[in-house]
Amino acid sequence: MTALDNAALRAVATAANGEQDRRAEIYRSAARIFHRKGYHATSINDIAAAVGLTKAGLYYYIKGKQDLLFAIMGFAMDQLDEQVIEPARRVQDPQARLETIVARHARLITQDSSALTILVNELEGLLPDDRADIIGRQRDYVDFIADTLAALRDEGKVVDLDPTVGAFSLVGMILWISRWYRTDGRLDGDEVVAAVTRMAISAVLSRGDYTSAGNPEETG
Amino acid sequence: MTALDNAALRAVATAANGEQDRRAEIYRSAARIFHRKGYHATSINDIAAAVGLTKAGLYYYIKGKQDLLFAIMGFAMDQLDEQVIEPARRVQDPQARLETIVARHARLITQDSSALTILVNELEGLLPDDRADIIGRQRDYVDFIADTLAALRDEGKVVDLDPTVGAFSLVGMILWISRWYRTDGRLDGDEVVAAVTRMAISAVLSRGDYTSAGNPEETG
DNA sequence: GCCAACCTACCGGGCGGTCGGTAGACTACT
DNA sequence: AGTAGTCTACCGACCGCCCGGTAGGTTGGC
Repeated sequence: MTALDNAALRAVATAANGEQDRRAEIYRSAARIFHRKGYHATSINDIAAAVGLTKAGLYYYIKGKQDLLFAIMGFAMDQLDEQVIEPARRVQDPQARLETIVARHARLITQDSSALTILVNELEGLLPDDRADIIGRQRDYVDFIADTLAALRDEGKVVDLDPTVGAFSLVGMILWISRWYRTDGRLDGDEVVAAVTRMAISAVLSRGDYTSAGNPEETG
Repeated sequence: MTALDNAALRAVATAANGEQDRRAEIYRSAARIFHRKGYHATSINDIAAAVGLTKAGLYYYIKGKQDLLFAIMGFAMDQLDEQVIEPARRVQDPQARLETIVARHARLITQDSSALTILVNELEGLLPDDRADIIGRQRDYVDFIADTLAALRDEGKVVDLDPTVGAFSLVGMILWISRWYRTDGRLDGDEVVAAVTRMAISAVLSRGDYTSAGNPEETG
């Protein structure tokens, strides 16, 4: 549960350690509550109460509700960059790179999905400039996956798959984990990560013997 | 854009046709605005203005904001039942049934994603009883897909895939379409539906020659 | 004259955010 | 040692605004 410590460390490189801890706790709590209730349904009072402050006291640490949201999403994006994209960039083989992307992204979500889920669900709560910033970084991520799929296609391992559609579909599969995965569920985090990774790879690799089993095009 | 006509038809089986049309327009507008801005960020005034009424005038047609949301989600669930689940139930072969489910659900989303997207994104805006109702129906849908995957496994077409994880992953892939598909984009709706359906089937069918290309388990 | 289909005006309340304070730890100077 | 000053870390009270919702009309077609 120390997921947001780095965010605060990055946000404030000035003051003493006590303030660091307090601010980190605020970001962490806010992420958890935004995740559970949604950004607009969460009041500043909710967050203040969760960290044992009054609303006015909370404002000593934060600039406003929207800044809080932007900081959380920026942290999530940083996490994605550092834990998923950068490690994957160092993997040359396209299939292994794709496995790295999916497995690492999925693992982040099973570990702590709050910030990463807010990142995709609360975009419209941001100011236009902030939103453009986050959307740009998200697009870079999807492009990175699409490029990897294109490389797989150039290797002949993939036929008839649009890289962009493929990238979006894999991302959808991964992000959805945060909606159904429960820490206390039947499968543990590693099992879920392995299962989803296997599905993702299987989804993009070509099967020579694939044929449709029926015609789903008939309309009702 | 007549997606919500049936909702109003079902909701009010009483009055004249003029009222029907007006109410249908309200539900349709509300769905579109909830979809674009989110439920909590949408005010009753926004909806009233969109249909050319004042707030008080709107209340002649609706009972309240939460009822509006529940009606929209109920309509989306009805759509899913009628356009996806019922047709798929009549398909015996498991692979063909899965193709039917994915293709039909994906097509609904490419045609009009408003209500179906609200259905999954705004659950916490509902009253507890309403939420339990919707969640139950959603669970039935996932179970239906999981049962189909289990049948595929019994046929030997699928190995090593947990039906529940598989069902959730496919649903995630499908629902995510509403986030990236644009009517005026590079691919048209049918192409997107075909591409996603092919990926979905490929994701769950076993490949005898599948091996991991690398080890994504190394941690950073 | 009646009723469906609206409107204007208003209500209580909660929201994000701010203001003016202040307890207490710590420092500086005598 | 005493005390005046300073700064961090808060709090109670308040602001203006907008929200969902309502009361009590008004109007136009039958």
